[in-house]
Amino acid sequence: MLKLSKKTDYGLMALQHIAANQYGDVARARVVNTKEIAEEYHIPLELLAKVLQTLAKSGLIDSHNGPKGGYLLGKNPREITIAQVLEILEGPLGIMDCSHEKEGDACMQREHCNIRTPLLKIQSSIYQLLNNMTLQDMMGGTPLITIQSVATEQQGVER
Amino acid sequence: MLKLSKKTDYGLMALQHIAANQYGDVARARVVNTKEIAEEYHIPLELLAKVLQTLAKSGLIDSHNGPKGGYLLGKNPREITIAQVLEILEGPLGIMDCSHEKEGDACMQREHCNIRTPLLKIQSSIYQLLNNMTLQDMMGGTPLITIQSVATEQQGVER
DNA sequence: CTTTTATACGACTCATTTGATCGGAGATCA
DNA sequence: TGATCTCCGATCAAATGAGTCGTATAAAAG
Repeated sequence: MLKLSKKTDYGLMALQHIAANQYGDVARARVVNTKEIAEEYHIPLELLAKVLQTLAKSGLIDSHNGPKGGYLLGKNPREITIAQVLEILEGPLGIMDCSHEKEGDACMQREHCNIRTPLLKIQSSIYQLLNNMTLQDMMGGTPLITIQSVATEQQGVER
Repeated sequence: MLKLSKKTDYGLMALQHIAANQYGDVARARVVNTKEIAEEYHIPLELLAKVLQTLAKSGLIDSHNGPKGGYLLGKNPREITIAQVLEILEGPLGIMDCSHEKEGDACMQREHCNIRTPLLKIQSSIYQLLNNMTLQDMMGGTPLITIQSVATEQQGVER
């Protein structure tokens, strides 16, 4: 079914959310934390945390520790592609096992394999597809989101 | 990693093999059985059998019972697409859980989901890609499709 | 400087999917 | 008719992914 994992789903949602708060309205740019995202999208907190940590380690986002901490984008949304996120969270893209095989460790079927070449072409096309859509594209016409519960209590403390 | 399952791998190999023996050299067209394919490509016999059964039930291939039995293509190789095989063996294509959701049973994230629309576009493109490559293409020297990017339309709209 | 609050990090458990296997039923050819 | 070969359905085991728990570390507030 070619389904992408929850990690990727959550990661993309989080990135979109962070980007929207950071670039959506420059006047109100702010740091968002894990808890806020988890509650907004009903994602298990600890799992989301793990995803964000992975993204932070890769440099896609920057983490800020302590109270008032959270995450900010490490790159311009225009430079972050879906393919990047996918590879960071799920490993290198490959529609078959032998996608990234070296010449030596081939699979059993390799010698008579009749589908490798055409499938590699498809894989290449899919990659190209994912690599052409950026976080910026995903933000598109998205209006700035209002966060009722969390925002109100933070707004009070903010200034 | 968007990897497709062994079932699909095996299924595609088998279909290619059947097609090659049936249409490759018309003078020597012949029925091939499960065992032959399994040995040729080093695939577990019983697993391959199950895959072929599924394909047969869907009408993609015709099964012939008894001694000298085996499988023949039920359609012209030109009419069999990778997308078909994939959907038969792995279920409907969908890169996210909410791909085929009805309006009612939405996921928790749905109400505030910010990535559904762009991902649906990508999914559509992938489907188109898989649906444009036929078994015929995989057999012969027929060159492949080129793919148009989903993001193009959105890339134009730079803020 | 101490306390409080938030993120960072690693190890672990549980569930789902996938891969693989077994025994039986039906059909064909000698 | 009978023996063989095939398809067929149900079942079992392994691998992957989803989600959880507990502790450590860092920064802000008092």
